[in-house]
Amino acid sequence: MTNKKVRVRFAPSPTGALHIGGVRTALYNYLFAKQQGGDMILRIEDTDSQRFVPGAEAYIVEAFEWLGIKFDEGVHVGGKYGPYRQSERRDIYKTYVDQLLSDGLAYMAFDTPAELDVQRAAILNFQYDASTRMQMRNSLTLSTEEVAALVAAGNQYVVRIKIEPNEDIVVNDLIRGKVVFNSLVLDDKVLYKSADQLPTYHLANIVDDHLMEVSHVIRGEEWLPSAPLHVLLYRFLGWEDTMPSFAHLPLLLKPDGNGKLSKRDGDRLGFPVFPLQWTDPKTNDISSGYRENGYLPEAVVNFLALLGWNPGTEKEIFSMEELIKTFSLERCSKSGAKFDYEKGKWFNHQYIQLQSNAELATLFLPVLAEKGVEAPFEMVEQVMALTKERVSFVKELWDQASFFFVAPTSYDEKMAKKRWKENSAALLAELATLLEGIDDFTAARTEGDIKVWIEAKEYNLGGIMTAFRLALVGEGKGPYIFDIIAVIGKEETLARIQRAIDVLK
RNA sequence: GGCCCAUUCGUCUAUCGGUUAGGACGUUAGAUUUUCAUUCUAGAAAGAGGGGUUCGACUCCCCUAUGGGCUACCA
Repeated sequence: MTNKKVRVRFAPSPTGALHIGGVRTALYNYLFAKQQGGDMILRIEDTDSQRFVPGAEAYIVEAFEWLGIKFDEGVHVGGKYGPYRQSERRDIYKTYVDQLLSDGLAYMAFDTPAELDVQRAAILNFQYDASTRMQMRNSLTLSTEEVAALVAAGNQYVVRIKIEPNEDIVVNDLIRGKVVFNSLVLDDKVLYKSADQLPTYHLANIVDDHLMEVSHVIRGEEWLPSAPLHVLLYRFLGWEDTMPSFAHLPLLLKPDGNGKLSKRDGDRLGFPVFPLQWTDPKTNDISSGYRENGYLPEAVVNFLALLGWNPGTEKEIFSMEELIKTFSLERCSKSGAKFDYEKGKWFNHQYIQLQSNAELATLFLPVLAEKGVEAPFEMVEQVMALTKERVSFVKELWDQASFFFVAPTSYDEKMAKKRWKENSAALLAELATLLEGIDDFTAARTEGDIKVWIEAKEYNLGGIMTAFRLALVGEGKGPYIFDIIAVIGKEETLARIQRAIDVLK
């Protein structure tokens, strides 16, 4: 290990919305980099022109902004190692493809996809490698003249890495330790396609990581099988001494059944798998997002951080700063984690409680506006103080708080049957008279006066309060009554009592 | 099929040879409350199986099973 600066990258392919598993990978990269005082790079891997989806890149940038994951370099912020979009680095890759070719470490192959299909159908477990390459149409089997003629005639070709069999290739993984692969099981992977003059992921990835001086490659476990190929590529290019360290993260699995969490699971199981809502530009299908579902970005970050990593203590609530301080690759788990949406809800509940009343009121204002309610900000703040501990999401606040803003127009039948007695109307009328005489309408004052009154008359506290609640709320729920009337005020309180008496008799 | 990775309560996990195997989510029961919710307390709940190594294995090794990933001119 050298003492070179820590530089990590998150390198998504712009093929659609950013998957929540990708978000976690990016988060771990970020936490690691920031802890080490290093840089975080956003590189767009758009080497597959077929799968490019417009808008995906902008979505990725917006998602990280929302989550509070900041990049030091990248497609959206620039930097000294650009361009950060692989489609803009064609010439760079070509240089190294040519180098591998002239060093005899790669070769040109002219087999068409159709011809390869024929081989795959004919030979069980066909693999383009040392055992089969001499039967194929490539620069190893064709003469120099034939190759030149084919190229001159406009035939498309690919460049394949030439892997020698029977060599053990060691991948040192920071999470898993030494993993050994025999080169026999590796195939001569395509590195470059003449058709679009772009490299495949493997070559582009190694060239970019090297040129961008990436020190640590932290990525999903699905890349572990191709890690030996990458090690070989570093070696073939002469860069093995500065090869980055690898860390392969466990995958996020479906909450039910089997397999890794996929884009489709979200709406099938009723929770988002994307940070932000995403509309597919081709089909117009909408996939829900954490942001639109009412999640606080801090909660999503905290939740994701603990899915595959733990601090070794019993602390569960972590700010981004605390995560940066505490995170370590050594404490990442090795096995996949089933995605537990219920726990995610709990995290959001915790973060709602951590918000100030003013912050929550600001978040709640749009919901109020949607319902056509206008209310003074201070009042909304007071309502937040009384209701926030009851909810996990901002939008649930409406269920808990609507009666503060809108008087009940009907009364819950069950509740009325149970709580509205023969004498309720008379008692509430008496209560109204009492309240009318109180000028200082604070909870402390009204509570004191009402309790004195009830005691003096030897009334039943519960009976009166539940009927009172029915009049105020319309059903049997909500915070302390005296807090409610302090917020809605004397006039409104009296109006609601009168209305209940009129309607329920 | 081949290669690789993994395996502790339903779920996320702690344990780095000696513990009553701990915590959290969820769940169950109680308590508190004028209601509902919150909150609080308590409970149920786990080392895949089989061999070793060792005075002693959840922990180390092997085998089996199971789960997962990869096996494209996708990343």
